Amino acid sequence: MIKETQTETITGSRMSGDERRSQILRVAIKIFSQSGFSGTTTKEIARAAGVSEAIIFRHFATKKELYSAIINFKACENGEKLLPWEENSVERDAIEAKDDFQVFYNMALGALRHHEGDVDFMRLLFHSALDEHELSEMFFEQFLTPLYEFLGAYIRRRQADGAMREVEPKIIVRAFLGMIIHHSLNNILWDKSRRLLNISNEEAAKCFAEILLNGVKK
Amino acid sequence: MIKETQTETITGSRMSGDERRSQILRVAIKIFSQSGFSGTTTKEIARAAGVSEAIIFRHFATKKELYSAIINFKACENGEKLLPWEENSVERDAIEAKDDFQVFYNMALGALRHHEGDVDFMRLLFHSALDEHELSEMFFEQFLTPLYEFLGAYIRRRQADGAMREVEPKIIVRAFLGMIIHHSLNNILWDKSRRLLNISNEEAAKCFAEILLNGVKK
DNA sequence: GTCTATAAATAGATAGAC
DNA sequence: GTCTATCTATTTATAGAC
Repeated sequence: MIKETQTETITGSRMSGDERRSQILRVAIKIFSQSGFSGTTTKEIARAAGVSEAIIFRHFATKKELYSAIINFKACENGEKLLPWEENSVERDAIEAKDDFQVFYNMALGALRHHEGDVDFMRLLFHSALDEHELSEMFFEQFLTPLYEFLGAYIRRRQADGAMREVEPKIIVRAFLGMIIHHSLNNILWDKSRRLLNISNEEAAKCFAEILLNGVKK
Repeated sequence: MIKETQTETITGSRMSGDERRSQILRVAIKIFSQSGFSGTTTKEIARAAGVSEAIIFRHFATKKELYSAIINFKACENGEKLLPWEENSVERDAIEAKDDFQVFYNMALGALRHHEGDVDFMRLLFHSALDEHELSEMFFEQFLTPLYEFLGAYIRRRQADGAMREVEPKIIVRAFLGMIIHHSLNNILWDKSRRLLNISNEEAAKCFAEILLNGVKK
C-alpha cells in the first residue's frame, strides 16, 4: 500500500512536524499557483503531498491560513534577500561607476532569470492580484514601491548629470519594468512554446536596456 | 416581493429569451471577471441578474458553457472591429505617411483607452490565461499574433528605409507592448489608487512612444 | 419564462483509532 | 504524526408547478 509521498523524494520514515509543514507548503505553492485559491482543493494538496486531508488541517486551521502561510514561507526562503538589487555587488559597482548600461542590463537579466526560475511564484502573484489577496498588497508595498524609488532615484541623479532627458523618472521606470515583466508574462502565460518570440534572457536584457537608455538619453 | 432585476434597469415586464440570455451574459462577465471561474458561483450570477439559478441553466447547460459563451458574446459585441489598428483611418494615414510618432502614439493611446474602458474584460483575460482556458488561446491567436505581425512588418519597412536600427522587430514590438500592457496592468491590479504613478493616458502614450522611437532610431 | 424545492456531487473541516 | 470515516455546508444541476 502506498503511504509515503509520491511527489517528494524523502521516503521511508515519518517526518517531523516542521518538515511535514514545509513539505505541505512547498506542494501547496505549486498547486495554488496552478489553479488559484478557489480552484484548488485541500484534497488535491493532500494527495500531491502524499498525506491525508486531516494532516493538512492539523498543520493549518483553514485552507485560507495555509494560503497565507505561503507568504511567510517565501519570505524566509528568500532570507533577507528581498530587494536583491541593493545587495548585488556587480549592481552596486555599476551604480557607483554610473555605468548606465550595466545598471539596467544587470537589473533586467536578474529579473528575467528570477522569473524563469520561479514560475510558480509568479503565477501565484498574479492569482493573488486578481483575487485581491494580501499577498498582492505585500508585493506592491515591499517590492514594487521600493524598486520604483530606487531606480527612480538613480534616474534622477543621471538627469541631474545631464545624461538623461527630463522625463518623470517613474514613467521611465514603468516603461522599463513593463518590457521586462511583460516579456516574462508572455513566456509564462501566452507564449509558453516561444512561437511568437524565442530569445535568450541575455539577449532580451541587452535589447531592453539599449532601447530604454537610447530612449531617454539626452 | 422583489422579483425584477436589481442590477439592470429594464424592469416591469418579462424579457424575451434572447434579451435574458444577453443580460445574463453581461452580468456573468462582470462576476467572472471579479472572481474567476472557480471563484464564481451560479447562485451569485443568478442573484446579480435578478433571476433564479434555474433560469441560468435553462439558457446554458453548464456553468462552463456559460463561461465559454462569453467569448462569442464579446466577439459579436465588438462587431468585426477586432484588429482595430487596421480600420482606424488616423492610424492608416500615419502609416502611409511613415509618421512614426503618430503610428506608435495612436496605437498606445488607443490601447490604453480600451483597457481603461473595459477593465472587466481585461481581468477576464488574465483569469482565463492563468486557468489556461480557450479564451486565452483565442486572444493569443486572433489578437496578439496578428498585432505582432502588423507592427513587426511596419518596423521592418522602417528599418529598410534606414530609419530604425537593425534590431529584431518582434523584440521591439514586445518592448513597446510591454510598456503599454504593464501600465494598464498596474492601473488595474496593483496601483488602483494611482499612488505610485498617476498620469493621463495621453501623457503615458506620448512618453512610451518617444522612449521607444528614440530607443530604436538610427 | 420564471419560480420553489430538491437531488446529486463536492467542498472544507472534525473525530477518534492507531 | 497519520489514517479512515464522517459531518456539514456549499455548489451545480434538475423537476415540476405556475
